[in-house]
Amino acid sequence: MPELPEVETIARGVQERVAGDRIVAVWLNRVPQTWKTPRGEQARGLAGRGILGVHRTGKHIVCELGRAADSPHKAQWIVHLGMSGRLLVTTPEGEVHAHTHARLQLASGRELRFVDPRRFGRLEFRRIVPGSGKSSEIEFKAPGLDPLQVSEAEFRALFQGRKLAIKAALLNQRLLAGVGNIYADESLFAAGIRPTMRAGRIPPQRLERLRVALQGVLLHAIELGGSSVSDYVDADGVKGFFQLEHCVYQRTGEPCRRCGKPIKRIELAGRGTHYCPTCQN
DNA sequence: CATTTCACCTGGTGGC
DNA sequence: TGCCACCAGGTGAAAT
Repeated sequence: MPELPEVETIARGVQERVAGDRIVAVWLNRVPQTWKTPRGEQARGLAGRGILGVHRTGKHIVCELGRAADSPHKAQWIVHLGMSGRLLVTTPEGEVHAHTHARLQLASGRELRFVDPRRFGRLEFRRIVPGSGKSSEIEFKAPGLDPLQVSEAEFRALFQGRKLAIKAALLNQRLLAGVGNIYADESLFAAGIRPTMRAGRIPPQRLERLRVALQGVLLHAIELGGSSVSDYVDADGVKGFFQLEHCVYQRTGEPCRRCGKPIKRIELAGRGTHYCPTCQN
């Protein structure tokens, strides 16, 4: 499940390999739900543009694109990986995986490919028109705050008065952009907070502990190239190693690394939720 | 409005 | 060994 650390790792890898390159040909698969911007518009918009840079916002990868021969405006290609999406930089001869939905042929001879078996990923194209009021022509930014940048006061304000479980709040992308199931569970363990606790009832001191824990977990995971559960790989097809550091996620029944008691699993907000009944209260 | 539930997908898993 | 029901979970729409 690509979350902030996995998306950050992929965005950095793609940035290193394709920044300064140019899109010379575009091939897009015919899977309608993939295209947040209509497929034809996307294909025409991408062709011929230079790639200025690649970065992450929330769980989205944004490719910044230069002007095209037939367009005076810069543009963006926005990739959301969903559950099983991959963004790969390959050679043209590289084996084309099943469920490859986009192939961008680059001037350097490489290809940028989007592969997504479960089809929860989405691709969007925007022309950036200065002064435009149209949301489709304004630079894309994930709606929530960046967990790595959020201040103590902002973090507290996010959860003020909220009745839902803290884990559900952490997963809400309109509050914090980039936290998914793995890092919600891991950061709540690191902060010693029960996932079911109502967000608005957590005292400021404990919320601050959660903010620091969340940032620590995310930064550590980025250092290790993300968590490879199921089939996650980075832009080169290389796995991450943070899954070896997981304390609770998918460790149901296994001994807590801190107290030795078995990790418990419940369902919360429609998702598998893992915690230590003694270390998290 | 705030919150909860559910559909969308396919590959991997586990039971028989 | 093979078959198949079931589950994982990010997101947005629908329901409450």
